Amino acid sequence: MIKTSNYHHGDLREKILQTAFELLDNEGIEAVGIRKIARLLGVAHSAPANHFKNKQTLLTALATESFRHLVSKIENDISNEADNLRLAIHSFSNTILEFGLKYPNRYKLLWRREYADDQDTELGAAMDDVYAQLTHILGEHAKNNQVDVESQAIALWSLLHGYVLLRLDENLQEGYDEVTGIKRQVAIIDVLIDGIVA
Amino acid sequence: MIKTSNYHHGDLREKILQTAFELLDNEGIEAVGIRKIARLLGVAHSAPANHFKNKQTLLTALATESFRHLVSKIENDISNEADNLRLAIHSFSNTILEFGLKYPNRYKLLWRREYADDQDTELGAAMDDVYAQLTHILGEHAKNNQVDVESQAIALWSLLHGYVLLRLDENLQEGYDEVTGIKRQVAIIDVLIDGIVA
DNA sequence: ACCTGTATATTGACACTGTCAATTTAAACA
DNA sequence: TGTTTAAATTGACAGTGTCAATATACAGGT
Repeated sequence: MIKTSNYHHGDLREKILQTAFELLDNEGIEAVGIRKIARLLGVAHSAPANHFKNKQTLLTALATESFRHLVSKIENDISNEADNLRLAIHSFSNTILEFGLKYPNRYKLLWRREYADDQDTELGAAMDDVYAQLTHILGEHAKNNQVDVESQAIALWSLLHGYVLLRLDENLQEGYDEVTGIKRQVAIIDVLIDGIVA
Repeated sequence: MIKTSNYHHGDLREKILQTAFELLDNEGIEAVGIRKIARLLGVAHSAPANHFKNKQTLLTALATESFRHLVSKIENDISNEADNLRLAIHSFSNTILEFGLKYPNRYKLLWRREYADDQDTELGAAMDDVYAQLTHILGEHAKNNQVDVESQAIALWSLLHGYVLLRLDENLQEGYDEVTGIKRQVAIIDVLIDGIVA
């Protein structure tokens, strides 16, 4: 089908999201701009306004979709190791690390409240799903032990989040544990697990 | 002394930094703007250009000063607990946490390379000082044990960095360990220490 | 086929932003 | 006193997000 006019573009909303993701991945959060996207799509500077009320709405859509992507990855990867605590923690951690290192700017967008609308219920629900997975994993193990699972969950979450962001902001480089020879990103999780299963 | 004219303001550079810190602390990194600062100081929109080549230069100055502030806090606080590993780790951690929670936007600025100029040597040196303190603390202890101190250092650093950022971005709230009753931010460090001293 | 309502795209304006170039002013120095 | 130099001013340019008014095209009912 040949496009005869730009009016009623048809799938402009989808094209906007696609271009926005490309800008986000290739040039960073700040590079995602309404007018720039419109220009790239050969459409008037105000055309996107029909589909996204403002910039925040657009970024919220990007964040929500990214969260859902991440949650489904976690759910898939964990399914095989659900019965072994150590393996389950490593699986969860691996999924987060892989996602963060593969999509640096999506990962940053996920957790920076200044960009997305934190009142958005869909976004909030997708965020909660990540944390729910985490407490579920740890909860299975700690039923008998007299420990607060929340502290362990927050410790692991903080460790992963911090490591990913330090890597993404290039405050830290890829590396290997000098003694065991395993990847640093795995080694630091082992340090924490020793504290959990001890 | 009464100011007779705005030409050769005298301490404009200092005033700019001061106003920039106020904007940073009260309204966030994005709120720090050349023209806005000039307007607040009652000076022409291009006056700051004589003292800071561009916005990045200004933000780099803010980051460098903040780093030095943090480093000196760490050095002061650690001096009393240098001989006990557990206490030393808690002291270091406490300093980072306190700084981050007290100056959220300064903390964010410190680690986000997209704002400050990461080629700046003064900034780089101040950053390295933080990490040097950390490895020094852990290095004292691990001399005998067959472990890679770097992995422990990065684990602790990641944990602290992640926790602070989760708190600052309001992805996490202040809380207490349900079992021990101590502050969550202390409890998660204990989880990790159990893995280190085990 | 025709009118009408609605969704969508366009144009134009407004107030911002950072950065640059040309100019003016004041102080410092010889 | 005259000249150089540092520091502030003005003006312009290309961008940005957002809003209001307008134009276009499609869908549904008559």
